[in-house]
Amino acid sequence: MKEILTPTVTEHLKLLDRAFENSTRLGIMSALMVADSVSYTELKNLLKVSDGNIAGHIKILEREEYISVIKQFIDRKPNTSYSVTEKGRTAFLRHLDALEAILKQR
Amino acid sequence: MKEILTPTVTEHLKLLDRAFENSTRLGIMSALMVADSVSYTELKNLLKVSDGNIAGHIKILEREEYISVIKQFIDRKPNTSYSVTEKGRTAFLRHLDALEAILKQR
DNA sequence: CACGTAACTTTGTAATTAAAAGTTCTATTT
DNA sequence: AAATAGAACTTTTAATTACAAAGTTACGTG
Repeated sequence: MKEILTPTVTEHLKLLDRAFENSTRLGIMSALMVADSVSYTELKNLLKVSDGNIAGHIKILEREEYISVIKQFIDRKPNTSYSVTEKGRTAFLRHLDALEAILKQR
Repeated sequence: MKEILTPTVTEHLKLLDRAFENSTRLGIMSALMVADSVSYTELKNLLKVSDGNIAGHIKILEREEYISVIKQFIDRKPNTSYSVTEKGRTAFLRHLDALEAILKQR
């Protein structure tokens, strides 16, 4: 059965996913939502963060199974690229829905 | 002069305000944006967090001058209420604008 | 004056965030 | 062959943040 009551802001707040509350991770997800895959280096340059930093955020998203990795050699150089998983896409959309509901009251 | 170029997602990410990246603080601001003032106890119950926790988040928003305090007695009992300041309202709207721009690409 | 309630503060601890430096692997250059 | 370089990490170190639990202060009530 469908929902009848509009959940309150409070309820939407509980639907927020902490994995997406960090702006770097938000950036990673945003990039992966609009591109089939994005490389490690592209992400790092795009978001202007250190190696240690982006690697940490990537690891968190990987641990949640929100993104997947593809390791290959391109032009004889190592290339690590990331894609959003179905689980990640769903979770991210849910997060954005909650955010949207919260900010709609503006 | 008006902006011509739509800022990219990356640029919007930089416009996010860390003060609003925590969901409890997001909840406090959301509540204060739609009500003239909300009491300490209301906020605590609404967001279901401990005294120490909400007091800490309130302090952060106060330090940023995003919210202001009104202390009074109501029915002979102490009552502390909070309101959003102009600075807070502006900052919050800017944050939401940035968020909206980021999630528009969905 | 003991007790309750609002509103904090303090304490202690764990988690998060991030920069910097070090590591590994492979490829290229000398 | 040795040195150099780039990609992609990991480790180290440090600072900040988050949060629960317990303690504190001020005022009011019975």
